[in-house]
Amino acid sequence: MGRGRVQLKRIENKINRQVTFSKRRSGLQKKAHEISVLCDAEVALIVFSTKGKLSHYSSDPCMEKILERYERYSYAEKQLVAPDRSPTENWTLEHAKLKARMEVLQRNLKHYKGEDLEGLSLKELQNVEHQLDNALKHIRTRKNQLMYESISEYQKKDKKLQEQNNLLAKKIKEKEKAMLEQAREEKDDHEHNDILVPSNIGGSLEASGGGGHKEGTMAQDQDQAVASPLLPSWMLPPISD
Amino acid sequence: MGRGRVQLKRIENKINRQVTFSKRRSGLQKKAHEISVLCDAEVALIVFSTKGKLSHYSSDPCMEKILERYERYSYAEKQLVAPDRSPTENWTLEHAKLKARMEVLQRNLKHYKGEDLEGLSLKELQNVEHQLDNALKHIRTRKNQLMYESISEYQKKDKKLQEQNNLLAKKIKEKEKAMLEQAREEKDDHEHNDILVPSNIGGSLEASGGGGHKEGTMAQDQDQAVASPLLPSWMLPPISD
DNA sequence: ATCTATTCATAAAC
DNA sequence: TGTTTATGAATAGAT
Repeated sequence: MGRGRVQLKRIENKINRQVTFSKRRSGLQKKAHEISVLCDAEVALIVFSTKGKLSHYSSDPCMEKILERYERYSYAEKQLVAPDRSPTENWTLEHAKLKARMEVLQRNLKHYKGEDLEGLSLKELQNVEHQLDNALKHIRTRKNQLMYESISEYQKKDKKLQEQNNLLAKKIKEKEKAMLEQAREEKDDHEHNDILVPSNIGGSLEASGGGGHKEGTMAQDQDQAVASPLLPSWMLPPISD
Repeated sequence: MGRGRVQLKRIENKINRQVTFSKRRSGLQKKAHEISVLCDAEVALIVFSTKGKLSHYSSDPCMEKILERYERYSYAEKQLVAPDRSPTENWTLEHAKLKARMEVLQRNLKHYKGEDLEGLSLKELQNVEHQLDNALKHIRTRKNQLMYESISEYQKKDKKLQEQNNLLAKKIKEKEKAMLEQAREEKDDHEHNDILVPSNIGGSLEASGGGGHKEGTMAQDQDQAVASPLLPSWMLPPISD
């Protein structure tokens, strides 16, 4: 399907192989699902990619159920002649299954131990490696503790700045209060002074000049102050060059 | 495919269902085989017909091998799920599986710690080593990314708080100035009453307004200019993988 | 099982 | 990974 006939042969181009795998895998799962619904069948599909990534489909909510059913069948097929019809037969069967299972698991265990690896394919080795990766994640957590500490420093800094803000806000309120009081006093003082002088005429000159300069300076100072503790020391670039 | 669209619904006609099952089953197996060859994947397909007849396909000569691999994976994914599933019958089996897998996990853990590597061949050790390195690199990168994001957020927050501080400080200054002016005005007014209107009243207003505005704009520009390169380029996380 | 008319899946290209 | 398109495949229904 698609443009041109397809050779039944491993796709050498890695990208193409990956893309094809992805598409076909979903197609396969779709068809597996379809047959399970249309024909009322029980289907289990397990696919490992080249890289060892697992994907699976199961017509049943529990894949294990189907696998166990399969185990029973395949075991029954192999033991076609098992005419021992005793009360213990069930138990014996179960026991045999158990034993076989244990053997398989033990073999796997050996593989994980690094023994008997001669029979393992590259893919299986990769599988083991993959599990190791998982375990590694936890250890890395410790390594990153330093970074967390840094973050916590930032949190502290935030708190401080927050408090500073609060303080400044408080000061403003006080100033306002003071101003109001002063104004009222002055007013009281000159109650009979019939004119109200707009409060900003005289002051505007000084305010614009001096204020402007001061603001500029402050902004600069603060910027500098901020720049230095931006990063914890361990994050600073090497001096070099 | 075929004449007419197919509803994804159980085929009620028994004959048709059987025929379709047969056709689709072979199609499914064909596709399973194709993906295993084309994409170098490992595939296991198990199908039970309505009547319970088993058919299976496996890309590997040994289906059990794939199933075991699957068990390992699904176990690793589920990480110690509740063990008691079926009654006494399967209990022993489950117990054994659980035990074996526990051992597997412990073994993996040891490998991850660098212990129990004696049984591995040089090739296998190199393999494991390579995977460890790779995993570490990738994960560190990812985690670093998160941390960088967090840090950069804190920096932004810092910036905002700083700006707020600046603003508040500015306001305080203005209040002070205004208070001074008001005080002086009132005093002047009082002293010489209607005399001496400074010649620049009209202009000073405009000047103060314009100047004030300009300063505000500048401060903003500066803040923005600073804010954008929150992180120096060398700190940016790698574009990942 | 075989034969078509159709619908589907999908390789290639973006 | 998602979308589009051109084409080969799969297959439903009939024989």
